[in-house]
Amino acid sequence: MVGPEARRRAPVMADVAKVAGVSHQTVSRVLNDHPSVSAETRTRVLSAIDQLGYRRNLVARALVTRHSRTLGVVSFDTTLYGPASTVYGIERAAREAGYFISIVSLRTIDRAGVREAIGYLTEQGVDGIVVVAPQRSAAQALADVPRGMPAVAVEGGQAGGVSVVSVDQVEGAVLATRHLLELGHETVWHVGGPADWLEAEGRVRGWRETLAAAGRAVPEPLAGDWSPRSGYRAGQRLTAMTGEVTAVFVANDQMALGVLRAFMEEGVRVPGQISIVGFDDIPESEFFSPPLTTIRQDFGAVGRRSIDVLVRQIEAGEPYVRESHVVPPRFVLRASTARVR
Amino acid sequence: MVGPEARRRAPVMADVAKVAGVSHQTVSRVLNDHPSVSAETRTRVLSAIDQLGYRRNLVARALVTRHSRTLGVVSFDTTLYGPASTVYGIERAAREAGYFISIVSLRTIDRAGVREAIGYLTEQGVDGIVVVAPQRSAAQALADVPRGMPAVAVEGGQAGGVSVVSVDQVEGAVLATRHLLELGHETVWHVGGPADWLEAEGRVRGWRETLAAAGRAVPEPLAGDWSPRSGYRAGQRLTAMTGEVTAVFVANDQMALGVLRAFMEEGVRVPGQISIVGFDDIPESEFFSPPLTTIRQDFGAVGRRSIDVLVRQIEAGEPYVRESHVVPPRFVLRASTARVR
DNA sequence: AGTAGAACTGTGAGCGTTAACACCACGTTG
DNA sequence: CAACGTGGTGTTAACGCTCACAGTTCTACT
Repeated sequence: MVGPEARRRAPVMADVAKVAGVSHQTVSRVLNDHPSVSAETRTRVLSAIDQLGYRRNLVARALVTRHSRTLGVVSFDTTLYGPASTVYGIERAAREAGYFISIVSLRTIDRAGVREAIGYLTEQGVDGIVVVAPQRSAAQALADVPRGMPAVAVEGGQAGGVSVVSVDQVEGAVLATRHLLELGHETVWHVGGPADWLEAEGRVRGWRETLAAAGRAVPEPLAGDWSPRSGYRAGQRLTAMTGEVTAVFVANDQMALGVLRAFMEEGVRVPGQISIVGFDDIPESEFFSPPLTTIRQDFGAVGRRSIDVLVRQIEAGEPYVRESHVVPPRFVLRASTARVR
Repeated sequence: MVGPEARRRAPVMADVAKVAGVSHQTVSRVLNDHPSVSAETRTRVLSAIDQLGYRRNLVARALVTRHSRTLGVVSFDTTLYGPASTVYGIERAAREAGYFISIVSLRTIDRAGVREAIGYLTEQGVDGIVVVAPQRSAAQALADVPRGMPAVAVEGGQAGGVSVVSVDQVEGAVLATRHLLELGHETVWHVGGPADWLEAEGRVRGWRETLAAAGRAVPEPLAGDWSPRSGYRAGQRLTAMTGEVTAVFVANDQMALGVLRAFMEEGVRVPGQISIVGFDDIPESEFFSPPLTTIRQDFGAVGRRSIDVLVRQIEAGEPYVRESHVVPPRFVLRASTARVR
């Protein structure tokens, strides 16, 4: 039917039009569900499309409509459970809203890197950008988003005048710390995340404020980098002060695992001698030894919410308002905490 | 300098050309590092670009060149450590090779879903597709990749006639099983992954063949679904047979964690009474109690290799050859295995 | 001196689609 | 019966870029 020579290029609208005996514009109308196409013409076009195996060219469409129906995502280390889950939530929500996702992952998240990523994405013609900006420097880079480009920051600060969606880190830390105090612990130690992460900062703040409000001593927090190994090292330092330490709030579950391991090696019983609360509720936490009491973050909800906000901005046109959404964390009681004797 | 009215739309090449006093074609040449542009013209154009804040429109460029420099990725549950790391590796390698990544994540991975995702990506004009196809059904869907569209399967089978990059699952299982036998265990039990996953299948095969080759009894494998919980349940069933069971090869680290937990609850000592080997080497494994002996998969290498293959296909043009790449797994000795007494 | 070639620059067409408008046939209305 | 709307369709012009080719100027060689 079609010569081997003509088969070369993928069919275009004009080819469909010829086969169906209509103009290319009518084909376009069928494809875009335009009302004024007769039923008979529509079926003729549809069968021509089918016969030719035609697929529309979204690049050409994007050029003329100035909308690519693609959203850009700038992220950092999508190997970690939190970012990975967030991006997953973003992708699902975006596709449900009829958008594609183009991802740029950064190795180091400095302002220049984020700016460059935003530049790439802009050239690529994305309709909006979501920046997963857990670090202070990344959040600042949001100021580099071109004027008129809808954008939303996830887990970021208030920087740049763009909308923000995040989990209430402070509240999570309050939940964790209060729980430990309610169990009768005199004070609570803290193993924190990297200083420049906003999440780490929020967790420190919630912990510190809760302690202060209860009139308790605020010990010097130990520094970690989210990795189990850094938690392990912090745990070793903590065991050196046994007796003194009876409760620890660890800024994420991976570090909590390291702490648990260090305690186990030193024969410190959890929760017998020391109670531990983590943060994130990764799938593994429930099966730690002992199962970890922790604070759950609903990353999926964060991803979905951010797409909600972004799509609303895109579809509203220019004069949008800045929104801030906070997803509440949830306390999850397991077996790593106990009443002090 | 520019009227408020004219500021509306982003500047295009013609605007830059006007400011620099050259033709749009010369601007294009500067942007594409074409050799024959005088140094003086180049700087004039560059400063005009700078002054206007011009960014090229890659959509228009893609329309005429027929290359979007975008690669499509079809994946499944990028929340899991393996897929997440693979996709991360893919993204990094792609960007290094000058390509963008457009991702479609599937919730359920059936042939129709993969086919639809490939369709989307094709319309979007990607230059090539990598399908992370760990399940049999996904691998089959590779047959639906349009003719002429470069594609590569990651962790998939030989289906569809496309190139494949994967970790040698069988070899990993052999390493694990052989290690346990060398420690003097009479036989090795197995907690496997979901039946339709090619990885699960490969691990079962390696385990079974090693046992058979050594002339040992091959126990009925227990079924899991990769989750810690399913490992936990398998662990409970295993404890019911203590005495009989002295060594277990678990198909991934998350399930191994569940097994460990079940054993701990029942007072089964690891590795005192039972030795355990996992698979994957997730970052947590080193800090399990006890630290888990496991098989490391280099997901990053798999991602990079797949982009290598894909980019080579794209840039070679039509008549490419099907390639198969196998990334070797690595045995990681920790403390969950011991010589049988 | 004349011509070839190199270096640089401009012109026009075209990529595949949608937007805007024009057109036609038909029925409905005053 | 003229005027008008309306459903259905075609024509033409963008969208912003690169490609192919056609100049133009200048240097170098015969």
